[in-house]
Amino acid sequence: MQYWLIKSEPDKWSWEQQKAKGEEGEPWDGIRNYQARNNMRAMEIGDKAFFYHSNIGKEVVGIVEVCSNIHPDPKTDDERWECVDFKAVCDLPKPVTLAQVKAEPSLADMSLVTSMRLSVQPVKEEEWQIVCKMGGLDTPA
DNA sequence: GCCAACGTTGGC
DNA sequence: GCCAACGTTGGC
Repeated sequence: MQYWLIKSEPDKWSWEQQKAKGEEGEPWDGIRNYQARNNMRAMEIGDKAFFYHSNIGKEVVGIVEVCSNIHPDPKTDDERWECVDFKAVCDLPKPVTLAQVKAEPSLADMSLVTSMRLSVQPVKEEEWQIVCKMGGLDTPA
């Protein structure tokens, strides 16, 4: 079981839309970056990920779970691009902002800080637990 | 809206 | 295989 973080501009695909999909989940299509795709290839069903709003909000707003194996990106015929599906698990009671992450010394190595532009990134277990706690979850999801 | 960072493309 | 040009991302 591994942890991840996925970014979305709420203009294009928001946490509200993700939650509205419920158990059905939604393909995380449109990724056009090899490193991000490779991270998705490494995912397994049941892995958890933070759902981060970039640009507007700039905060971790919820938790999603991988609910499909890797499959071709339905939005393109280019076979290089693949994706997995995510379903919403729960809200973060208190969204964790980028500023909070940057201000927290124990999160200084988080990809969100060091690889700012990567849209699908791994999260260490310690980081997962710290962010969950900051977000108001007593028991990490 | 601007701009810095960075990944990708394509000419040589 | 190098590197300049270009496009995109995302914080501010």
